Formats: sequence, structure tokens, C-alpha cells
Amino acid sequence: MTNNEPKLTKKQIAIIETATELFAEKGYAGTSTNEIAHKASVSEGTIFKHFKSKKGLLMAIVSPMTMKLFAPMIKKDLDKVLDQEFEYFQDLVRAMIDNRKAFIQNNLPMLRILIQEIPFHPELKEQFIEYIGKDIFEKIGQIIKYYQDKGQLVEMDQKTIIRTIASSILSYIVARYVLLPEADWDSEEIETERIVQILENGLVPKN
Amino acid sequence: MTNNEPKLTKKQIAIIETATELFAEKGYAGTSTNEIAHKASVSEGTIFKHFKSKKGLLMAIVSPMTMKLFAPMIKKDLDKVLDQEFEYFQDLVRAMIDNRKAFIQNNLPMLRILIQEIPFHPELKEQFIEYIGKDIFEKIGQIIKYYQDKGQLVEMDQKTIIRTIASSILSYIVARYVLLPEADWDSEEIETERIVQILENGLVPKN
Amino acid sequence: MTNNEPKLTKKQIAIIETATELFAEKGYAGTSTNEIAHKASVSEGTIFKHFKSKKGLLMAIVSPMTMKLFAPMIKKDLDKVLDQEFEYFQDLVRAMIDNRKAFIQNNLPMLRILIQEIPFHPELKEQFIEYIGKDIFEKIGQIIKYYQDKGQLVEMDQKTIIRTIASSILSYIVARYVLLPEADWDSEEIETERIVQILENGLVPKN
Amino acid sequence: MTNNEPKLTKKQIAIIETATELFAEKGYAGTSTNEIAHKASVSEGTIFKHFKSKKGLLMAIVSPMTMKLFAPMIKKDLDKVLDQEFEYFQDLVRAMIDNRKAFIQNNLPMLRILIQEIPFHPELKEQFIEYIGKDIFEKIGQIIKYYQDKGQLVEMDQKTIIRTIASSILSYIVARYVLLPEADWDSEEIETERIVQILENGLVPKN
DNA sequence: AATGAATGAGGCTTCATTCAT
DNA sequence: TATGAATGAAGCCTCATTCAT
Repeated sequence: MTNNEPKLTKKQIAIIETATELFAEKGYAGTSTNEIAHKASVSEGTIFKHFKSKKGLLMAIVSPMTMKLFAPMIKKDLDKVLDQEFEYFQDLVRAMIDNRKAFIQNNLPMLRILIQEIPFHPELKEQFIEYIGKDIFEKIGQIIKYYQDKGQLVEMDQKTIIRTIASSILSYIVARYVLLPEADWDSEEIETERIVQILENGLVPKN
Repeated sequence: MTNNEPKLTKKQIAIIETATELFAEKGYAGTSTNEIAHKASVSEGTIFKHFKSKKGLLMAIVSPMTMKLFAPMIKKDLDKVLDQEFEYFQDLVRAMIDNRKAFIQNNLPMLRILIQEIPFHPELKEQFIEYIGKDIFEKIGQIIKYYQDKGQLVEMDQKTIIRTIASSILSYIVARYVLLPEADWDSEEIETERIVQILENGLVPKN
Repeated sequence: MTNNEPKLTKKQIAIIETATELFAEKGYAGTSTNEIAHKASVSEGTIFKHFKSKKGLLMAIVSPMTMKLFAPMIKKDLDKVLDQEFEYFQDLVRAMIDNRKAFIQNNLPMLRILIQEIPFHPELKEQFIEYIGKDIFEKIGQIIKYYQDKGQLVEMDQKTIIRTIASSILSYIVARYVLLPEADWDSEEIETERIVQILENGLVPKN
Repeated sequence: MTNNEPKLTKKQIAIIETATELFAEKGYAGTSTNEIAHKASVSEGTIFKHFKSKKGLLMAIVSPMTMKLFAPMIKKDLDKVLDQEFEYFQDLVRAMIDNRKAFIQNNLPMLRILIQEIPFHPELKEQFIEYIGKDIFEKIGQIIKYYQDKGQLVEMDQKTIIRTIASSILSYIVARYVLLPEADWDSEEIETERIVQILENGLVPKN
């Protein structure tokens, strides 16, 4: 949908992929451009030719353009979920958890970078918010309205509902896959069901 | 393993305080020992005399010994909440939110360090878990049982309940005070009430 | 040694002109080939195709071949002065000042390069001397003899006289236009007249 | 006369001396900090510890403080000349030429640096002017007035006279020792006498 | 116990130059 | 002929750490 094609060379892609991996693993400040160059089988000079500076590389990784590389995927598979018009809100939540879980597992490195580096690079925050906001928020807003109209969702303001759902899902996923990946967790189905149940009874009005 | 009272000199305290601040603000890898020395009005040599290495300084900051400095305070004010035997579970939650909020605001720097650096320093994770686990978990477990017996809490397993409560409270507080401190939030009372309400209706069994 | 007309392509001219400008402004060592390429709207490869190396480009700029591009102009307008047979030596000096001033102003960049880089590139010195010497010295020698015969010039040896005149004129012009272009100078006419007068009479008053 | 003692360590002095030499020989941009470190038997880190940056080192070399190291010498031996109250102005000029020649030969490197780098570092110009102006100009002004009153100097304005004398002396010395040190020059005495004579009488013979 | 000069390894970045297209 | 991606050597600079005082 974006007109100006990125046209990244093979080396550029190798650099971005390697850097993404390493930044995620060791942090931005803890990764040297030399290491990136080696692992990407590229000369250090090439990195700077393309990305101007180490920070430039970081920004490229999380830049809208790069995100757009993921965006189609993100949108498409989010749409798959959102467009299904589940009979019950709970089924939507269940589907979203699976969907988000898959996405996060696939994009763990970039998300790790975002989470770790946002506090140190104010520019990142803006990109993150813009990206999340623009592409995802609206759609979700519509869905929520749909279930509110159906009487399956409390009439709280949307921001709060989104935050509640998001924080329930994200805090579980982040804890499980980012912060404490080695801890012993119950099976995914059971964890999923718990979240659903809690969200259900908390957000669905009693009559 | 912790020997008797740690007797820190003024310089050592100055170093720890300065380093805590700077690590929190710019990250461990992003802070230089030189900067710490300057801001603490201490020579670089002194830092290494006392803490062996930069990592040693980090470990000292988050070490049980240092944490013990905070521990009495932590425990005491957590106990203040937990020992009150509120009539209703909701009141406990409300009190805990206020309590945690105060603690986090007071100890933001160290928490920031923990959150940021845990992924890069495996040793930290152990210290963190041991510290949090040992001192707090048990107590909370008792409390939960108390309210379960009173019929005010679902009969889920404790781990899940704790995670649910903790993630509700923490994800709100972390988001509000650590990740997005500048965003426009509703007033604290309203936010608190929402969390309480959601937790309440989600966790309290319907009859 | 100079073969027939040098046929420079448009790109080559663009490169030479841009490089001349930049070398003059920032020095040879302070200018990158990349910058030259950009400002000349040419790829870096092209520069090396044509000039072999960065040094080759410098040599091309100050080479006899390039200088010959200016030589006709130089000679012509110097001849204009020298062929006029002024009644008085002072008038010749006055005319030469104006003439040199114009030339220097028009060719400031290349002169700057010569002045700045001669100490670091021995080859340059030879080119410079050969070029200046061959084309100009002889002519001036004749002129001096002419005014000596007329009794308007002391009977010192020519080398000294040339050096005296040249240094008077050049040190003024270099100081005024190269070294301290922003300083506050008197009007050009007044400065010119002072040089003429001092050359004529010296500093000791005759009574 | 300056109160705050510089207190340069041995290494600092070694760095400054080596850098002065190398900058003079190969230019600022043409000299690497690595080379300076090696020749000064010092680690590269030490250079930056003391001088912050390569430019900082350049500024230190030509800074007032460093110049003050030379200033006593400069002033003292200039005073030797200026305080002698020569019977004739010509004798003063003669003495000044010898004196300046000695100074320049002794400080050739620093002067070379100044001459070469001033066009590229505007800050240098200010330091140069301030330094020359403050310490030397006034004194010379007095001397000139002395000889004007004695009727041995034309009644031109002082600035012009100073410039004339300075440019005569400097252009000879710079040409002889800086720009074209290898050329074949007449003996020093003869050259000196010529300058004196020209300054005295000019180029036009009186009959 | 404290200092701060000194270090050398390594970090980020620039550069002249080459080469496949 | 022209391009510009790619290179690797070298440049400037920072850093954690050591050591004589």
C-alpha cells in the first residue's frame, strides 16, 4: 500500500536481520557494530554506508518502513481474526490471544528491542505509538463497539477496555516469552482459558 | 550468607546512589564509570577499589545486601496493608494499589534498572526472584487463602490469582510510571477504581 | 610535453571545478572524495576512473595542463599592463596592483590550494615554480631593465627588485584577501597609494 | 606573570611537542593521533584524556597558555631590541630582522601550524590576533612614535608603518624559511641590508 | 582509603579505492 | 563511460581497569 518501494539490497537485509537479533539479545548499547558486521558477513563500512550511524541502524530496524514490511502480515492476520464476527466475545478474545501469541513469537526480537530501548531513545516511543495507534487501534475500536451493541461488553470507554484486554494478553505473553521464558508455565490452553475467563467475568455485564 | 551489618562509607553510598540514578536513566551499558565518578565526586579509582568492577557495582546495587537496606521499609509498609484484615477483598486491592504505587514511585530508579538489565544479566534474575519470592510471596499466599475461605475469591490456584492481581496492578503502574510517564492518564482514583472493578467482577464468584 | 588540446568532458570539468572549490575551502586533506562526488553530481567511481587517485585529482588541478587553461588569460592581462610603457615606474606599480588584485580575486581558490598544499606536496612546488618562472619572470625582467635605464629604478640586481615588488604587492593582497578577509581595511585606493609611495620613497623622510 | 600555573605533566609536554612538530610537518589534517601517540611514547588514550579531542590538542598548542610558555622569551628578546634606543631607525630595523629571524627559526613549527591552519579554523585567527596584538603591537607603536618625533620616520599612520615593516621582514623570512627553504638565497647579511635600504629609501633613486 | 594519570582494547565512523553491473 | 555498493584500513575517541603516589 505504500508507494515508494524500499528496495533493500541483500546486504542491507542481512544487516538489519543480524542487528535485530543482536540488539534483542544483548541490547543496543551492548552490541558492537563490529559484531553485527561479522555475523552479517559484511564489512563494517557497509553498515555505515547504508545506515549512517549505529543509531540510524536502530531507527531503520524500528522505522515505519521496516515495520511496513511486517505491517501487511500484522494487519492481514489481525483482520483474519477481527473480521470473523465471532458469535461470542470470548471467542474473539481466545482467537486474539492465539493470534498475538503467534505474532509475538515470530517477532520477538524486534519487540524486545522496542521494550528495552524505548526508555533510552525518545524517538522510538513516537514511532511505536504512531505505528501501533494508526494501524491497529481504530479497527479494534470498531470491534469493541460491535460487541458493546450486542450487549456482550460493558459500556466503559473504549480506551479502558482496550487497555484491559491488551494488558491482560500482553502482560501474560511478555512475562511468558520475554521476561521469564524459562519459568515453568502451565500448558498454553489452560493459561489462555484463564485469561478468557477472567476477562469474561470482569467485562461482561451481569443481569 | 549475608554477614552482619554492611557498614558502607559515605563514598560508597555516594557511588551507589549516583550509579543507581545513572543506570536507571541511561542504562547500565550506557553509563560510564567516569561519569559515575564525576557525579559522585569520587575518583574513578575509588569505585574500583570498592566494587572491583563495573559489573560488581551493578550487582552491589541490586544485591540482597543493598536490597536489605530497602527491605525493612518494603516489608513494613506491605505488612501495614496485609495485616489490616479488610472486610472486603476489594478494599485490600485498593490499599495494595496505593501502597505499590507509593513504593514504585520512591524506588523507580532501582526498579528501572532491574527491568532493563535483567534480560542481559542472568545473575540478576535469580537475585530478583529470590528476593521477591522469599519475602513476599508466602505472605500474600496466606492472605489469598483467607479471602478464599471467606468466599470472596474464586477457588483458582494461588499462582494464577497472584499473577492476575500482580499483572493488573503492575502493568498499570509500569505503563503509567515507567514506560509512558508523559501520556495523559485519567486521575489516579478513577484508574484505581477501574482496576478494582475489573478484578472484582472477574475474580469474585457469582452466586 | 604538453600534448595537444586536452578535451575534458563535462563531468571532468565539473569534478575539477568542484574539487578546486572544496580543496580551497577545506584543504586537500580535509576534503573527501565522497563530498566532491556529491557536489559535482558524479559518482565516486567516475572520479577515480578519470583521475586515478585523490592525489591525481589534486595534481590535475594544478597541472600545467589545467593551468594552461588559465595561462592565456593570465598572460594576456599581464601583457596588457607590461606592454603599456608607462611614463613613470610608479604608474606601472599602480597598474600591476590592480591587475594582480583582479587576477587573485578571480583565481582565489586555486591560489589558496597552492599556498596551502605546497608545503606538503613537493611535486607541487616544482610545477608552481616552473609555471610562474617560465611564463612571467622573463618579461618582468625586461620591464625592470627598461625603467632602470630610464633612471627610475635603483641599480640593484633584478631578483631583489622583483622580490621586493612582488612581496610588497603579494603580502598586501594575500593578507587582505586570503588570510584576513574580514578585517577592516582602508579603501583600496588608499592602500594602493601607500604601497606605491613606500616603494617609491621608503620610510625615511627626505628633507 | 600569569597566576594559575599550567602544571603540565611530562607526558603532556611530550604530546604537545610531538604534535607541534608533526602538525607543522604534515599539517593538522594530515597527522593522525595514532602517530602522535607513538612518537611521543604515549598511549592514544592519554592524548584524549588531556586534550579532549584532536582539535583540543591543536588549540592547546596555540593557546594563550602555551604561548605564554614562549611569551616571556618573545617579550624579553623583543624588549632587548626595542629598549636599546638606537641612534638611527635603520639600526633598529636591522636589529629587529636579526631578532625576528632568530625567533622564527626557533619557533618555526608553531608558526607553520598557525600559517597553515588559520584558514581552516576560525578560532585560531582570534587567538593569533589577540596574542600578537596584546603583547607586541603597543610596544612597537611607542617605538615608532619615538622615531617619528626624531624626524627619522615619515608621518604616516602607525598601522600602515607597522604593516609595511612587518610585511617586509615577514615576507622575506616566511619565504626564506617556511615556503622555499631550499632555494638559493644570498647571504643573510646581504639580504638584511637590502631590506633595510629599501625600507629607508624606497626603490626610486634620488638624485 | 583515595587519587587521577596512564593504559590498551575496542567502539563508532570516515575514507580512498575497487569492481561488478 | 558511469555507477554506486562494497570494502578494509585507518581515523578519532571512549571505556573499564590498573598502579604509582
